[in-house]
Amino acid sequence: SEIPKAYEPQSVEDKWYEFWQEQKCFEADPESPKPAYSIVIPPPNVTGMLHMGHVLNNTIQDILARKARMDGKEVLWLPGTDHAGIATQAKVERELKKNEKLSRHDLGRDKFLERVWAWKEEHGGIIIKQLQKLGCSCDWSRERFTMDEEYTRCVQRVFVDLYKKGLIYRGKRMVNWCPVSLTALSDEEVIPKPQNSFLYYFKVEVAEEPGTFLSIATTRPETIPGDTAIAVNPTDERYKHLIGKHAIRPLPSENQAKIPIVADEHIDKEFGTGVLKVTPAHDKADFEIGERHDLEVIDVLNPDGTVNDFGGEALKGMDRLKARKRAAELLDEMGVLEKEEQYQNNVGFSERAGVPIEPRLSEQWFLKYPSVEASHRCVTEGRMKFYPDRWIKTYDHWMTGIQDWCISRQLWWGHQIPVWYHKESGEIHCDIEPPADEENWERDPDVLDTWASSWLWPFATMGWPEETSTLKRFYPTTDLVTGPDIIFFWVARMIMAGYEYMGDLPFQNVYFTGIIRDKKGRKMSKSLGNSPDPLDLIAKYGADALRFGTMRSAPLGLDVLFDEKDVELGRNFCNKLWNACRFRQMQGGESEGEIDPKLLTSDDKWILIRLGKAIDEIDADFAQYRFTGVTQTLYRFFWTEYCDWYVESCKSALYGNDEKLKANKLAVIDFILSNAIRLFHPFLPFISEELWQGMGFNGDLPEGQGGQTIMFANWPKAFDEEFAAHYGLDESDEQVVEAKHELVRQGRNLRREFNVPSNQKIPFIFKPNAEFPEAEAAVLQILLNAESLEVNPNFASGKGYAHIGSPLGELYLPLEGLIEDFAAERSRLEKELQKIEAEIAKVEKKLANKNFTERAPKEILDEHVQRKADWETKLARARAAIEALGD
RNA sequence: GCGCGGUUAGCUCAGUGGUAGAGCAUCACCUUGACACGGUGGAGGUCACAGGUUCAAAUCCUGUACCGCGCACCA
Repeated sequence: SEIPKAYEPQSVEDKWYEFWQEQKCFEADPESPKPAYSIVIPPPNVTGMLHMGHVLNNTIQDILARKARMDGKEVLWLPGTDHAGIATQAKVERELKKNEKLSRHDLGRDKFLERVWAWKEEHGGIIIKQLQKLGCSCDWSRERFTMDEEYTRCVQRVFVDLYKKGLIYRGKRMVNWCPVSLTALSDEEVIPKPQNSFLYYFKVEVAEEPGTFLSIATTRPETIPGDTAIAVNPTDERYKHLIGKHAIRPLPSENQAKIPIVADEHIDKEFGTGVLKVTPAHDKADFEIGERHDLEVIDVLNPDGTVNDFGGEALKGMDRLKARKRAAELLDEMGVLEKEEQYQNNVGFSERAGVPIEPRLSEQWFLKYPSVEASHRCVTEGRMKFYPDRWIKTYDHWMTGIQDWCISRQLWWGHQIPVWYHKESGEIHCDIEPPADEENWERDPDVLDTWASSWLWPFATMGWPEETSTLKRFYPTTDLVTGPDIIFFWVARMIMAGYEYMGDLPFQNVYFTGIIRDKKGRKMSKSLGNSPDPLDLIAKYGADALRFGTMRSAPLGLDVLFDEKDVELGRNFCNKLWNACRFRQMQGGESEGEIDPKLLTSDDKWILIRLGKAIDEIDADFAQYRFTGVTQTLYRFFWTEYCDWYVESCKSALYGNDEKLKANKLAVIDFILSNAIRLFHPFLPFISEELWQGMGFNGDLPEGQGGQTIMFANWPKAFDEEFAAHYGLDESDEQVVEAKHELVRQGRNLRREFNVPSNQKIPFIFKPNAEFPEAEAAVLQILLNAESLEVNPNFASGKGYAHIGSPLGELYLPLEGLIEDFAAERSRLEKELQKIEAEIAKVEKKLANKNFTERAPKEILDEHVQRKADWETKLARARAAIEALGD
């Protein structure tokens, strides 16, 4: 045979991907009469590399897209990349520093942006190529980038619109400041982490009462120079009398100002000493206290986190962490440091730079979210579906307490804010176009948060604001597949933008994937080195294997513990599929076409029924996005039911002389394979196409299904009554074959128990309960690997036979020459006897329960009665077997 | 403090009221005319714990423990 024994994905995958692209199989036609199905890709960072999270996410999308095509939908899977402001800028800055020892300021804004664009040109295509390797069937002719010219205009248009609606405003407020990236961040970009730090207790003297001291606990002594008040709870009896008086601030030592002691409800009497130092410039809560009491704001830090002049001579220029230690030392030297204790608190870290953020007062642009009500309700009221639905609660919670969004970033890479300030009057010009006398104006240097562009993704990629045919046809999109970690960053904001600008929700269903972890449950990260490179895995096992293995271990809504073993399983499965088809090819003969219902054996009927049930299960699981369920069904149906049972049962006919029967078997096999391969296609696009073409299924099939590529082949139909009637299928066929399987299993078990090697052919005798066709006997013989199978309805067992029973009849194994140790055999059978007796006792107990027999449904009752009868039959046989053993 | 998950075979996980399942790992036998990336058979679970509902609970209810996550607080 020229077909290789093992499937070699490397020689197959690229070939078909090119074929699909040449045939324009991925391109969506808005003019098509088919019903529409659409997904927009969560755009990966333009300079990113494919990781396991992408594999999971995009495999799911590809499965949905391919399934929809086979369901006869016109599919648009719209791809693209995100400019990823901070991440990309930081990457280029790092390279610049490493290679040329330059900062972005050395280059200047324009030159630096040129460098970023060059970087984007060089690296931007990598992740796209990687997605193609994975088999993603995106419409690449529509690929978008969040900083394309048209996209940029959309972003600006939205900014201007929201500004004019009064929803975007500029203000000096407390923001999260990243002292490394030197930009403001949104609340969502701040990750709280528990930190081991110190709680410093120091005392301040009350100005009006020399000798009276207040003890204060703080984790940040370096901000003492920025303290402009001391606050206590108004109901705190310990300090009530001091309210309205003043305290002497110890730092900076050259400026020990008198600061007021104020009363504020915010202070927790139980915490520390119940006295709070108020630093309005460096803490959000303190800032609010400051507003309530009209306090001065003294910022003691530079943007990069070092102490400025206000911090005093002793601390000036130091980094905030160094200054913290030094400030404590200064307090100690002054004799006012009472104690320091170990303390664990949560500190907000910059998601990107990984350093503690600094709450900082600064002038920023803010957005009051639009269309909040509609966006909130469409999810809680179920118009938009979440899978799994528990994320509704998280969404609901966030939408309820929603805060204005700080959208300006002090970066260069991004959408520069379309606002100009008049150099003389300070007047504001907010428009897509710069003002006519541009030289008299200065443009706002800030850019927008990346998410303030990607929240427009579902419609800005489809040509909005023009009413394009694409937009009309494919918006709202059908499904969104993403991680729950960006439910606020992206999903919620897209919903709001969708309602505000399209008047409708942007997608109908949201599927939230789990997070991919390593097999020890740790998050995958570069620093841990536990993140396998998907491209390596594809090279080693094939993309189909990676897809199948990943999907098989990715349950809906739970994290995925990734193990390379899963990919190995995927590869093994592809190989099984390959060899099953190879076996068919080796039988020769073109597809024999029509199945003749009259020639169907019980096994044929059984596998047809099992196929129908598998399709039913798969359809039901797809409807609920239960992909693991689908993979399990596919695995079970194909490997266990088709390969292990059906194909084996066929061998007697295929190696026999009845040409008609043989041809009919091949017709059944072809039918099953053509259906199975189609069922596999969404998961295993490459091998399924290879086999579809290789087996000749792309021509006209008897059931009238086919096509140039499997991509547009009809999705298999679950069997209906008409089908069952045509082939004469009914439940009893299934039961008979399952009884046969049970008989075979027990027969094989007998072999094993008498230590008959697997390859040794031995004779069996079968005593059927009813008429037993010769063809059935041949199947039984081959499944048992028997030398011969004597069918004898009148067989009278004497001594020297082991036997087992089944509803079909009894199977005897002559023991002559097989048994070495009769005593051991007897004791084995006696043990078996005890087991059976225990089972009978169990069933009897149940049947003796009056409540049970009166109240259980009839079917359940019958089942138990039947079970008892079965066990009793077994008992009788086991006893007879012991008899038969003789002495 | 509030909320959401999870706890089933050595491991990873299916299983939403009716005889506990799969894959991997393991043990035994087998390179038998698709496949050793394979075949056959076996061993291995008081379904975290305690109550409750029910004729019947891994499954429904209440509570507890442990693990993970999110939000709030965080001087």
